[in-house]
Amino acid sequence: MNLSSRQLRAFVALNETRNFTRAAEQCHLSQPAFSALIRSLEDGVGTRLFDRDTRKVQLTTEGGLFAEAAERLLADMDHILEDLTDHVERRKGRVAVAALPSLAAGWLPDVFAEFRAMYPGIELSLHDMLSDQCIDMVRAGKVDFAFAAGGDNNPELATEVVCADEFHLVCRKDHPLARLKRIEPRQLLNHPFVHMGRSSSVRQHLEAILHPLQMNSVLEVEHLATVMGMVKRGVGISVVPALTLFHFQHEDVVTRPLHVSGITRRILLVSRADRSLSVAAQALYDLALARRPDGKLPTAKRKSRSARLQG
Amino acid sequence: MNLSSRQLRAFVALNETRNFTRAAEQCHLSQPAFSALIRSLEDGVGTRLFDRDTRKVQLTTEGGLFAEAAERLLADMDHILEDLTDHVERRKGRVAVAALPSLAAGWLPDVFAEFRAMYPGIELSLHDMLSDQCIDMVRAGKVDFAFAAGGDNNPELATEVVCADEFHLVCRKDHPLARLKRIEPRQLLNHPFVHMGRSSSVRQHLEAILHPLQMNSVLEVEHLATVMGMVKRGVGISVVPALTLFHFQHEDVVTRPLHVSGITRRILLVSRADRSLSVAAQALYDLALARRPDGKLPTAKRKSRSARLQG
DNA sequence: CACACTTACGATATTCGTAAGGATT
DNA sequence: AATCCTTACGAATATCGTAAGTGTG
Repeated sequence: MNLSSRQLRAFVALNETRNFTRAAEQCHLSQPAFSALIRSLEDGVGTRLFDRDTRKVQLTTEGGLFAEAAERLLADMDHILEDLTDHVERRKGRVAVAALPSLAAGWLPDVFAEFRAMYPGIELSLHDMLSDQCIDMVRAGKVDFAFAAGGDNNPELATEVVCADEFHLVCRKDHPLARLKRIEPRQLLNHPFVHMGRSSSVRQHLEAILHPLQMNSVLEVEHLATVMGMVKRGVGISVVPALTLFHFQHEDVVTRPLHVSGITRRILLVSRADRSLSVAAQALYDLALARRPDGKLPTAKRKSRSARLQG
Repeated sequence: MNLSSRQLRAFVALNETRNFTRAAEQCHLSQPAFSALIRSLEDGVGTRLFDRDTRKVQLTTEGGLFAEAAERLLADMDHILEDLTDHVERRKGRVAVAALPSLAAGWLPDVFAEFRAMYPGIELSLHDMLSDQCIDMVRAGKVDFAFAAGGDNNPELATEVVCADEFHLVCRKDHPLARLKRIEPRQLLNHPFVHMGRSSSVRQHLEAILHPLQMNSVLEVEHLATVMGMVKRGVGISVVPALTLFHFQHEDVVTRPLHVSGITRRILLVSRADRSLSVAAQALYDLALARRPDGKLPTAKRKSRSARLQG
């Protein structure tokens, strides 16, 4: 048989009021329609649940059995629906993301802060790690999506370009290159250079630009903060993406756009192609896109997660 | 919102099979109708519960939340409906009745035995007590109905005549009255007489017959078995209703119909007028009527419980 | 005769199955 | 080409509210 929550609600209302007219109002139904609803329930279970005449409405023996159970059932149902609605309306939930360390430290805090203010009930989890690890987290389902610098050539993954992160020279303000407004890669030759480790996405993108050139490498470090320390002290110069420039805000250090034709580090939102994002994750995803850094053109997309969700 | 058990069943079926076509069969629906049912559920809760394309069907994050709850809810619902159905189909239940001691010992055992054989899952409870106490038990709701010898003048109660219980003389076979086939009340005069206590319904009905006569009372006892003992030993004679004659089956004792115009002890089924009987109680009620002793005419009814239940 | 539940009935909504459509392998 | 979900659509069914009916105090 079919048992609907409307029937349960009608039953409970009638059991509380013991009056068809008032119970009908409570259910936003005309009294005859309510009467029919109770009758349909009784037909469904195969027995009268209420004894009724014009003067009195009361449970039958079988109605009494049903009453306890029905109230529990209805409370359960309401609880479940309420919990689900809380998720749908973003009062509850959990989003796990992975992000490149530079994004995690520089741009994401703004996004996360705004997100937390909008949806204080949603738990956030951030894994700051290198791009390849970020993508592995997505593929393994450990995170809902990732901010990475690649992954757009894997059919398992859906990607969307967040921004094009262009490269900048960083050096001391008294360095000869600091006088130039715009700088070309070959001008970096012979100046002592501080590199990031080869596993970092910054370094990997730099190779595409600087590989043909004979660099004067003096040091290779793991963290951008260390690069900053070295540059500030005049150990060397370096080249970093725009989104990491917040590390280099200091009076002794200047930054200059690097004039490179077409080669940029593209920041991507990477998620699994085979499953939709949770409501909470989608909200963070959309907010991140809405607050994308002003890194120029979004260029060509593969599968837009936002577009897909419209379907 | 409205949430039906059909939607829950569809959800669970789809989650188990992960295939619309097979889940639709399982729900006895065409596949498009099943699809619409899932969609109506998703519309109701306000979010997609399954990610699906032509190749794969799997839960969304929100669907996963719903799945655990839905299975519990459905199991609960099935359990409740099954329990109720067990009662409706008389596999479970409980009936409490009150009955006059004479009926409880003589006729009811047959009815109860047959009832237990038909409905072994239904618990029975029998209170053997005097007629007025039986009726009080009905009014107090302590029993479902009673077999009594009165109560047909109370508007709270619905009564139905089971049988007319006619009076018989009991005496030793060597008693002078034993030779007669039929006996009139005045012939009892002067023979030593063993009475039941004044609170018994047998005695109360006898008063109506014998009050004008000067009886030769030698003894007043509480129980019919004691009356039997006294009669068998020749202490006296007595007059008892037909339904109690099983007490007097002995080679030394004879029973003779008493010729009384119109005065009988009517045995009534007494129940509350304001509420229906439980399915189980109704079954016993109906069986009792079907197996009524052959005590002549059912005479005039007030409210027939059987008739009322048709409504 | 006033109150409260039921029945009657026409209008509106839902739900169904068949058939066609679209996407994926 | 085969599989599988969705859309389209006319038919059957269910549900609604208004209005009339019934029974009780």
